Amino acid sequence: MTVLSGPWTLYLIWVLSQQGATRFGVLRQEISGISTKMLTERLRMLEREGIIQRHYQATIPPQVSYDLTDKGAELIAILGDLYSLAERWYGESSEAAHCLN
Amino acid sequence: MTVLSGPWTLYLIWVLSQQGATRFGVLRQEISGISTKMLTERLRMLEREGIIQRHYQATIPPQVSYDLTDKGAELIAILGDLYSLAERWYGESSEAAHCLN
DNA sequence: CCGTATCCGACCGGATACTG
DNA sequence: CAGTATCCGGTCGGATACGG
Repeated sequence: MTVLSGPWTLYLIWVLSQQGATRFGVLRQEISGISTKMLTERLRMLEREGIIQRHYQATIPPQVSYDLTDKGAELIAILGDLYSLAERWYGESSEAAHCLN
Repeated sequence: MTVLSGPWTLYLIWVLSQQGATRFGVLRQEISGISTKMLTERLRMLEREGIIQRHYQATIPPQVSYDLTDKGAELIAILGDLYSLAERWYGESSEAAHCLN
């Protein structure tokens, strides 16, 4: 729970679960409002926790993408349950896209 | 998710789920390290969200207790899943008692 | 393109004191 | 007993600039 509680963490996982492997720059755009500092911080943390994987391509310019590990995928089921509950509680209008803090 | 992300929130819910209705002072002792300010803040927030209920007895001295609503009880199943996952990931040694931030 | 390094202001949360 | 009010220091996170 400590892991998941950080800002943007759950939304970041959610985005990756929807799109699969995604590049750094795309994530920064997709998660509108996040700073590069925060994004890298969350990505490193989730990588340490074994929830996401980093893929590095030493091309020019370099390409880096991130996706969920198997461990990360296990979370999706639970997060899905939570989102379902949220929909029942707050109505269909509630979007999954929330910054957590 | 925003609701659950605040500090102590999940642990507070967890404690209430284990013990049922619990008085303010007991919670303060049980959740060792929490300040009265933080405790009341979380309690008020969870009450607003309809996750817990406040019971006030105008005795002298007054007695106030808190317990989960039906809505709150719905969360327990999901939290239980999450704790199970955490146990598989981090081993039996991991305790449920974590402060979230 | 994908970051790291540094600075800095805002806010959060603890400690303390006080009330019905 | 169960809080509220106030102050204040530490930390978190954004902005900015820079590097491989």
